[in-house]
Amino acid sequence: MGRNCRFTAAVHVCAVLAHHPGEDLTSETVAASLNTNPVVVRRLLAALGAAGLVRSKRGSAGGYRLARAPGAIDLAAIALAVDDDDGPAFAPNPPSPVCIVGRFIQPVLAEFIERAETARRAELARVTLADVMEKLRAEA
Amino acid sequence: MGRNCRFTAAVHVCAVLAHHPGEDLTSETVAASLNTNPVVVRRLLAALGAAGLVRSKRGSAGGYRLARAPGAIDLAAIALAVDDDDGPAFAPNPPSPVCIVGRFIQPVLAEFIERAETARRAELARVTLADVMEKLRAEA
DNA sequence: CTCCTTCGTAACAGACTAGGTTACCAATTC
DNA sequence: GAATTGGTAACCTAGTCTGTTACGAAGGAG
Repeated sequence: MGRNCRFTAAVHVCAVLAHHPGEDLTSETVAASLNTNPVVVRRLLAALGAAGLVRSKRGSAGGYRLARAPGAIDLAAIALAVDDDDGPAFAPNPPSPVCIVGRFIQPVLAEFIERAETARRAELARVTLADVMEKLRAEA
Repeated sequence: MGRNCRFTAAVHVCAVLAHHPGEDLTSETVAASLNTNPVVVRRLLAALGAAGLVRSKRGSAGGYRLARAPGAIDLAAIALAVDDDDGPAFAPNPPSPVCIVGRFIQPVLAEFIERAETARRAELARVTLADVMEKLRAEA
């Protein structure tokens, strides 16, 4: 499965919550829209909660709701909450330090990759959950 | 392993070839710098060759060399050659079409994600293999 | 106060991915 | 023709992720 898998699922979860403002939705309700298991949704919501994007309430009549207005939640925040960003990934084996290439390729590449990832995040930050909801309603 | 793994390895391979201009390097030589198996390197080089970035020669005294000057190879081309880009990845299970969110979230998100990936690729396209080699030599 | 609902999380099974390895054929040079 | 090297298939292994079950913690309903 691709790397955006958790991210797209997390946005889906947030969109479901945004579609029912002021209500507490159970993980089972959200899981029905995702067509998956409630525990999978709870795992996503735990990450979103740790990032301060959603609030949860336990017990009877409990559930999840957005912690902020949809216009104050951008896609970069969701991606940051869900995709544990460990920086650029290199091969499991460290390169041979004998050659100049092997010795310095990783930090050099890491800088260029980080620059590209920053550009990607900036583009995601331009889109809020409210924008997503607007596009969703335009499609329907 | 992260998604950039094949990409970083491919850039490493190209950098090794660029460090020995006019020579044909065997997969075993390149693999020594990567500290991995020759077959893994050959798989990477096969993808790079299909994209027209490297040329191979079989038989005795055969090997690989860059097909263009390092200044004419940018990181976006390497990423495109190696990372089979299947577009945004969604959850294995299709969302429930009962709700508006589940029915239209995927195409809406795909557009926003594609915009972000385009920004990332554009940043990678600004860096050529010659830039990488220059930075490498500056570090040494 | 007790029970029921729901979140929070650990633990485990299954599918899938990717790297590593071996093996063998094709092509090229000497 | 023999040796070398790329090209590629087949398989093994390790790691990751989803899905599932299970159980404890928290909070409301009666």
